[in-house]
Amino acid sequence: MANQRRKESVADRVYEALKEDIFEFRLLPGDRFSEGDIGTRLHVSRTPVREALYRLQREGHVEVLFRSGWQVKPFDFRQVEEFYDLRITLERAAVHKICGLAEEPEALRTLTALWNPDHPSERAVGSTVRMLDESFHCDLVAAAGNREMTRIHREITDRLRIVRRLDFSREERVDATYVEHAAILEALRSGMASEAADRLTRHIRASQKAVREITMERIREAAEAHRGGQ
Amino acid sequence: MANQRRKESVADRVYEALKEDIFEFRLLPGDRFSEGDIGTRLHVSRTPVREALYRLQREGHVEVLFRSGWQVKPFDFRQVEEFYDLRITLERAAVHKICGLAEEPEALRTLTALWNPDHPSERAVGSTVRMLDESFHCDLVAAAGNREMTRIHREITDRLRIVRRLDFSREERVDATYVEHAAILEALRSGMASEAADRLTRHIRASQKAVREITMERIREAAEAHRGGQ
DNA sequence: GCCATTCCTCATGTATACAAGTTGATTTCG
DNA sequence: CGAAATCAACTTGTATACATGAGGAATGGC
Repeated sequence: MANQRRKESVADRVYEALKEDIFEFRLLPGDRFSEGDIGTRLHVSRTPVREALYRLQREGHVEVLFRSGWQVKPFDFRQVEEFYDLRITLERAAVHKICGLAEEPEALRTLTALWNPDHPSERAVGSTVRMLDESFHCDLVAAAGNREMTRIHREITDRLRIVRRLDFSREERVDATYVEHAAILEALRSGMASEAADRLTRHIRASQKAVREITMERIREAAEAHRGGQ
Repeated sequence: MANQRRKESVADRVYEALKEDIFEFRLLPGDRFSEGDIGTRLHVSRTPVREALYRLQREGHVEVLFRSGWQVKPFDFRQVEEFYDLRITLERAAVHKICGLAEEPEALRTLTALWNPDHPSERAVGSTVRMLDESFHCDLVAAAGNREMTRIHREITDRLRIVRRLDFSREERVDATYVEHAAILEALRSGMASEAADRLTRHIRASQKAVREITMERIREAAEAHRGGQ
């Protein structure tokens, strides 16, 4: 077989590095850079850099200016709203699909154990909860069994990660996340599709509302704080 | 401004050519080829060919075998089913969104005029109706106003184009398409969201069912017929 | 002093050269 | 004759060289 696991290519390495630069605020929205810069910094030629950049472009993280360099895609608040709406659409569909399944997916039991609000041992700081929350929603969609839906949802999750990290900066959202996830799972496992879908919608809308109040200024502040914290 | 309309690049040309090769059955699912072949045939170097191929790869049309050439992605019937389910999810969401809008989108009136079953002057052969049907569904989603949802739906439409061309091979599906589109629009413009959504679902499911009955053998037949017809 | 023009630098787009791995036919040994 | 080892042709992955356009600094005209 040809397509077994080949070792990670240089282009993959560059892709991961650039993605992390963006997510860790080392590259801010609007920042401009050239292929040569990246290549020099990572000690690779332009070829794999270009490949990585085109991948990031298709995923919406960067854009190329004809013969004038690249830039991290500036924030588009309308687009963020649209991603949230799309998330709601997909996750509601997943909930209804799951309730229509012949038997309860294994994943639901796993999630229920994890998101028990009476079991606070796992309750951690914001950054951890953010990742767990991401997994919760992705696992939920995955449990519906449609791989393409799961893939699209994953893409959207990637795009929203930057703004969502600002959502879990307050403790009350962390607490609320546990309560809301538990309630969603309870309704879901009881077969109450509409109830679960509505709870899920409200849960996501709360996050959307928090993000909506974020301004560009707050993003820059967060980046500065993050940089200082290192 | 840098990003105004630049002339079509070589990579774009290669991308379009390859996409057409796939859609016109000049390249069949499972066919293998190399970057060098394409470059020689189109009189360009490997660089833009690679760029085009990576684009097609991300869109799911081809896949690369490590140091062993490329191949047109073989048909995955489960994936086709999943795309249809996703289409239904997105278009149902669009219908509900449209009914919740403050005022009726301009596009609805245009569509109603086009899909009047009593106005058969525009009723053309299968290939034309297929394109018109594609536009109908894309325009419907676009009318909901969520650009990201529209983009995703467009991607799915691209992926399903190959199998859908076999759906309109029979006259009865052409007739049904006019009747069903008209009915969907009527319900939609009356604000009956659930009614419109259900009609739309049944309409898409009919297409899905037709495609489900297609076997690989039928696809090869169609390709052969198409080649002979040229 | 100010504005238009020129030109030089640097950006991406494309072609080509080289490195490393896969494949399959050929050869060689039992 | 059969099976394992070998090797040659071909593939993608990466680096580099060249072509072309964008943008700003320097310059010259007024």
